[in-house]
Amino acid sequence: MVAPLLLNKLLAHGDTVGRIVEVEAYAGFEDPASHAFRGETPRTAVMFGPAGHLYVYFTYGMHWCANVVCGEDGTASAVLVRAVAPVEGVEVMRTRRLAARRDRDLTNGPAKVCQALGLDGAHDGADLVSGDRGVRLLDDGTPPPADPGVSTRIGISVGTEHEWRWFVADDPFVSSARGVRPRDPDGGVREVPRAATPPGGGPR
DNA sequence: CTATAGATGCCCT
DNA sequence: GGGCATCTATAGC
Repeated sequence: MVAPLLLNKLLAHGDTVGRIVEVEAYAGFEDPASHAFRGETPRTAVMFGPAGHLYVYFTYGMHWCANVVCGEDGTASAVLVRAVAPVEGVEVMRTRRLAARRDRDLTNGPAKVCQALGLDGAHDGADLVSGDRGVRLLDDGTPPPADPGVSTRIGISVGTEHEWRWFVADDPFVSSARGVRPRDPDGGVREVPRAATPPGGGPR
């Protein structure tokens, strides 16, 4: 699985940049939760193309979500970017996400990421390496976490047995993830989606 | 903090 | 027409 390797990479669009802190893998033909499970359609065409492009889809009548296509040509594997931590352009993100009352709400969900970074259907199929539409996937040298948090995926009704969600443990921008099963309750859960707030909070 | 309901439009059967 | 890879406001603890 290459999905957890995307953790701590940067997703950049224009003046806004976010560090990827939460992802989910979707495995095409083998995965009933994937949009590509039933084969190629106009909507899913990009996923069947080469890796390194962006698959952007529209859902729930109002939200855009973005994926990094990562399979070989024809395999339709994709990684959903579920959350990023703002790195640059926070002021711009605030103007795009007026509903966000706290900064953590700017980018702690897949549709929030697209709204904050200004991504929509116009970016479906964009090349993340050449940056042909202004969207790039960058590496600033920060390695992926050695021991990322793992859980089942969020918001799906099939394929729920796979623990194909990875996140940077303890990062405040990881989504709240209600109704998600952490890894192996009895076999040693390494991380839970949320770090418990220590008594007394942080510094003062 | 948790839980719930409603918004809203496209895709595919 | 059914079902969404979601988010927000609101209510209650």
